[in-house]
Amino acid sequence: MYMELPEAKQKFIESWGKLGSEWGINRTMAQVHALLLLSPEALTTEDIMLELNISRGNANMNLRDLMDWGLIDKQLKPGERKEYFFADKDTWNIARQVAKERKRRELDPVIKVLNELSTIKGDDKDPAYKTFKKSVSDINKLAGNVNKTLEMMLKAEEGWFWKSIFKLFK
Amino acid sequence: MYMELPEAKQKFIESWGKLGSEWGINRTMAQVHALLLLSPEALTTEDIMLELNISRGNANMNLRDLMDWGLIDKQLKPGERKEYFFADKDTWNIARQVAKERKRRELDPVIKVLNELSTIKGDDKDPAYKTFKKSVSDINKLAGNVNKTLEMMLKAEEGWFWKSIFKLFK
DNA sequence: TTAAACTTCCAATAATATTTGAAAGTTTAA
DNA sequence: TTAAACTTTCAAATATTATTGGAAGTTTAA
Repeated sequence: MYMELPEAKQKFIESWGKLGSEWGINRTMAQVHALLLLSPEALTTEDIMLELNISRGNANMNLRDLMDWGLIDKQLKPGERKEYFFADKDTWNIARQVAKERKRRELDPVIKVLNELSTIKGDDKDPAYKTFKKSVSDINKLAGNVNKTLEMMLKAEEGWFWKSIFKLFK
Repeated sequence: MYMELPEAKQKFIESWGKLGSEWGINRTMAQVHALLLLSPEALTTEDIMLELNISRGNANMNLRDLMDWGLIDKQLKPGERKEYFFADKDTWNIARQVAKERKRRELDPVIKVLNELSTIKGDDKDPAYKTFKKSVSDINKLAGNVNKTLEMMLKAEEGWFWKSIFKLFK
């Protein structure tokens, strides 16, 4: 299969956007990220609007979100007012940042609820209660383990064990 | 904080649904799953419609999807026509099934595209080409590693190394 | 200061995803 | 067979989420 660079770029941006949306991340946000990942130099809001055919408001909003996620940064060029945006291109950092944000926004609140639900009292002879308790406690345990692992991964390069595991991925 | 079982159930179902939707899984599907996780006996479509206040069509569709995902099964009681649904309550199986489905539906197609994009030829002096190539190849590498790990996890209990890692999570 | 050059906000609009409900389809006991 | 008891389908309605574009807000060079 033969493909030119612009077509290939297009395809990458499209795929990244699709993957993002399947994982609960705004499609356009993922596309802006993809565009910046492929760009050798930092781009202005204008550039991004043009390349992706989106409005100024939309571009701005998604750039802001990407900065909140820690996936891109802005650069100021001396003598210019415009802001130039560029992406961190280290895949391991990208994975870490995404894991960090999602943990904070999604896993942490769920763990809080699960802990609350673990305290419910009831009649141990009631099957509904027994099943409830068992399911909540099992899921709580799994969530707790996932959480611990993520924390270790985020605290990063500490400890020979996880360090050596994670190195395999980079 | 004091809570009765029915309220706690409600809260669990709500949280599970929210988590699902944040991860690109239909909210109602996650809620049906939650309901079945908490239920000691298998439930009929009717039960589920009533408990979650959803239509017959919706209940049916999500039950079918959950079966496709391998998260629930149906049971036929002798002498009855109705179908009774119940969830696999082993958290490790749940995690495995979800990982399996998402890998198949999302990761595999992305890897295919990335491999295609890796073959693009261009001028090594062109910065746009160099950045494209580097980003695609880095992401390809990460995706490949994630893929390998998932495959190992799905092939399951083989090999002392991963077996011992995974046991920590169960 | 001021005004040009930008960025951000936000209400209206558009696009997407989910849900409903009734009709069509299927299965089985008699 | 038939008809009652179910399940499945799908077009229309609803709900949710994303996008636009213009107005308001900021910043900075002069």
